[in-house]
Amino acid sequence: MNAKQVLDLAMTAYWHGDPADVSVNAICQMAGISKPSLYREFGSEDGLSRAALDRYAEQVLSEMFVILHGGTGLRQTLGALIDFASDDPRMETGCLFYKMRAGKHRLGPKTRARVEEIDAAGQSANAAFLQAARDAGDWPEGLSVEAGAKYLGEQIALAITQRASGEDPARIREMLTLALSVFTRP
Amino acid sequence: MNAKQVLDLAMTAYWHGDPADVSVNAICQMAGISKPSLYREFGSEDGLSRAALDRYAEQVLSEMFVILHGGTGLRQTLGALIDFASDDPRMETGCLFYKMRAGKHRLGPKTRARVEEIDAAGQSANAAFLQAARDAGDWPEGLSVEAGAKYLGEQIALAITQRASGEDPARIREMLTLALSVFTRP
DNA sequence: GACATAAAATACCATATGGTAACAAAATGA
DNA sequence: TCATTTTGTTACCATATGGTATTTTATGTC
Repeated sequence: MNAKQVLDLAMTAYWHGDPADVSVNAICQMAGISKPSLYREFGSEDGLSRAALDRYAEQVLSEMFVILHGGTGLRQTLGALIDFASDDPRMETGCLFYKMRAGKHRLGPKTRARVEEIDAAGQSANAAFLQAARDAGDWPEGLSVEAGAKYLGEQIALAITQRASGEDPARIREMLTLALSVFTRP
Repeated sequence: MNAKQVLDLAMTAYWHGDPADVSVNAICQMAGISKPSLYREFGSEDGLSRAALDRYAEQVLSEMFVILHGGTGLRQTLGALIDFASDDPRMETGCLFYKMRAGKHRLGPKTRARVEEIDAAGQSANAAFLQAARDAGDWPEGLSVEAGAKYLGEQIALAITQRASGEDPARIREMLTLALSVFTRP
């Protein structure tokens, strides 16, 4: 089993379960490699989890950025985000990034730094998206773009986190649609 | 230090930090008692955390139920909930119940059962409150009471969880107000 | 004071964690 | 072919966890 396979396995393990509950030992066992092998490849648990997060970001998180940068208008982009969060099968077990962010204090310094970077990037992407909508005149009164960006991000995080806890996707969609309806008020 | 003092200390420790990161050893050390003493009083870690949650429920969570059962109308009750979640100093370090619910899988069976009981009770209280508003004619079209109840609960949980992560209360209030504005649409 | 009894503390157990030193095997260079 | 470097494994370390058997300390009773 080569390094990338191990990384994929670790990413999936962190992603499917709770990152804090997946030990280095367990990953070695699953991968069928020894601990020193893993440590020579990734340096530390922090290094491994950071690498797993990086891989996750470029492999699945990127899709969310694509949606946001699509530039297909407020309603359409919000709809795509709702679809992704509520029904994309990849989000069935939640999102590794949100899981790590929720348990930030348990992460090593490198992984935590990456989480914060991604968080900031997500917020910027949200803000850019909403700013474009505002520039197009499609915006409710009395709401700052920054607050809206954070709100949008948190609502999506909430929806995906609920997916991980087995909530009914239809119900999640209903709630997320309700939450995001504030952007498209008549 | 008597049993109730120990329980208060444990509750506060669980509440202030992350329940999963507070060990039995740490509680004994803080309380200045020995481990067997604690085990004689509470049986197990599960027993202790359940007792702490019970105490928390009757001591602070009850306040939320009081607000919900106030019967002071939709807007006013929502305002009180927003005040409580955004600005009550007791919620500055988050809510023990929400913290435990977020890490449900780490809890012992008794504590987990209590968490689920409280969760169900909260949802019922939300539903009863919203049903009353609906009966009073104050209700947006096309939204079921059940979905609204769950939505309301999740939004408050989100707001209080953000308090725990040090978010600016004014920003939290802004977002929670935005989220709950769906109930009072013109 | 002597003795039985309840309470508390010390010291321990099994287990799991992240991490590493010592060592064997295989590939790689000359 | 031999030396060297890389790769991997076994076996271990220090630490922390939840939980307990055993011993000490206090307490009440005769």
